[in-house]
Amino acid sequence: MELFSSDYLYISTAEQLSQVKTAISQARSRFFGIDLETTGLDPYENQIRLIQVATSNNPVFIFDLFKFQDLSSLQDIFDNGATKVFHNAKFDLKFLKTAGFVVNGPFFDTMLAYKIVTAGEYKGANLKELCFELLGVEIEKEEQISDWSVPDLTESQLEYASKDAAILLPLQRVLMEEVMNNMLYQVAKIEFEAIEPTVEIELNGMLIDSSKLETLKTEAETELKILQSELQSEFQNSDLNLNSPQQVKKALISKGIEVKSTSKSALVPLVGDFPILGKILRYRKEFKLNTSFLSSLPCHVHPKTGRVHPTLWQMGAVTGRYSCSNPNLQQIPRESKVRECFIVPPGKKLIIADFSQIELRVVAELTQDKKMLAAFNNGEDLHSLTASLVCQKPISQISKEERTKAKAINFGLTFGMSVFALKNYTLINYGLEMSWWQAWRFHDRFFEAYPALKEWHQTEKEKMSSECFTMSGRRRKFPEESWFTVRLNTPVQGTAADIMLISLAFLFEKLKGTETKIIGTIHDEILLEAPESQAAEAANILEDSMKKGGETFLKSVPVEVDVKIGMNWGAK
DNA sequence: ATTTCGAGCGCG
DNA sequence: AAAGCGCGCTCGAAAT
Repeated sequence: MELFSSDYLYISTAEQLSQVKTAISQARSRFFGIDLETTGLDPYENQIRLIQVATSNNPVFIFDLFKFQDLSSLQDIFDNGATKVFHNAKFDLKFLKTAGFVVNGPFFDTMLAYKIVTAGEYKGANLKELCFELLGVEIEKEEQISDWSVPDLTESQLEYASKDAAILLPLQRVLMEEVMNNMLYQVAKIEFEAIEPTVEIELNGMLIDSSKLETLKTEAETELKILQSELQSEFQNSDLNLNSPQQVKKALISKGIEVKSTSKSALVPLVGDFPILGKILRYRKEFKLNTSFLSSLPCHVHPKTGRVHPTLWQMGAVTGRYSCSNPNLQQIPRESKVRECFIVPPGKKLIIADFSQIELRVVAELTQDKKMLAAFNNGEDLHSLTASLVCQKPISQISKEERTKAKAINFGLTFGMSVFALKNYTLINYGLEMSWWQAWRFHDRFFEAYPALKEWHQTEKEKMSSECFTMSGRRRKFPEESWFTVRLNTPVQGTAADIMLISLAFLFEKLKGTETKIIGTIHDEILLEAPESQAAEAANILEDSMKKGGETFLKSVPVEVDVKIGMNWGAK
């Protein structure tokens, strides 16, 4: 196995720096491989020790930031038109931005590129594995966790640092070739241009109202204690652990309530006969609320910024969506009492915008179903329309409940949900019972009402291929040719993800130079924090960016965005 | 004692 | 009888 090596030049004096600046400005390299070594993982707590820059036909330049008083003298490194190649650019850009550097794109991220090329194949994307798989080269990572704050770095540390930057150039070449050969250029561009907004969102974070959270937590705990003791006495078992599905199942059976599982979908249909099940469900809801959200959110408040800084993972989901963690803002309960805990500082406003029914619009665009297109173009409410079509009565006579059931149908049946699943889905998500005959009838009438959807399902069912694409050309591979529902869902969810990323890039550009910050994105929603005086203008920019993002792919249906300005995330 | 796994459930 | 897609977090139980 070939061991990768590289020459490097260690720069620690002003004199060396000025010489190297000339070399960099004359580098003519279209690509700069850039890597950092830092004293830790937190840009608000830790420092950059080294900046390594690899160009073609030069040794790797290693800048030791601990040896320079004034870091601004290093800014020139980034002031050029070269494509900046990083592995996980988000990490490095967060540090560079916090340290005051302005890094101009375009960017190429080898980690994201690898994920684009391999989406659906469930492969790790760390640098060592990429080098091995794509270049047949072994790199050592032992020094990665070494102490980067020592006064004088070892030869081995510098050697390691230089290799990590140097390897980015051949890696970029191979990955770019893969991207081009598979027509993944557009999606790569979308992902790379979303890096900066992602960096900004993570650095900005959100402000939370800790005292309000504390109040809610106390309330929840009181409620929880009451429910627990009531349940334990009803089961005549003071040791019963209500969080153990195993124990709960046993306890229920001993009371003559035969259940296969203790999941919500198994319990809800029986609540009418056994009120105790309702109590169990209420206990679980309160417990989840308390442990997953009320108790854990304050733990994520950063000591330096006083805000929570969730981690966003581009392509965290195989469809192209972000995933989010620490904390996962994508799963904060919708109840306004919880969302009201996400606030803005005095003098600021929170702007909330979400795409209206974006996935259904993508479905309409994909299938070109005449009725769907007409409904969207006439500004009709699609859920009411579906209700009217499946219930066979005029929209004006549709009840609230019928509309809600139609909503479930619109989401479920477009993605290949079975009749059984539809019935269950409606129950779990909307608390509405649907009889078998009703579910069947809705299913049949739905596809009669939207013939192009029926055709779409037919085509996808017969298709024999183990990959599918979004409108940006984003590819997802899957192991079975017969993954019908994945084939339906991925282009829809994935195209909506494409649209979100494009919108964020537009938005990021338009907000440059303003005091408005992007502070969150949740699938089809974007959150901004703006000075009060600029809120209205920022809301316009946000709406425009999202519409423009949507219009990249939606040509036959209008893109609609709901925008609200308020003081917290619970604002209606 | 520590890691892994599945159940359950929050969100879009 | 039949169980839409995409995630992350928390717990208890099983596995190591």
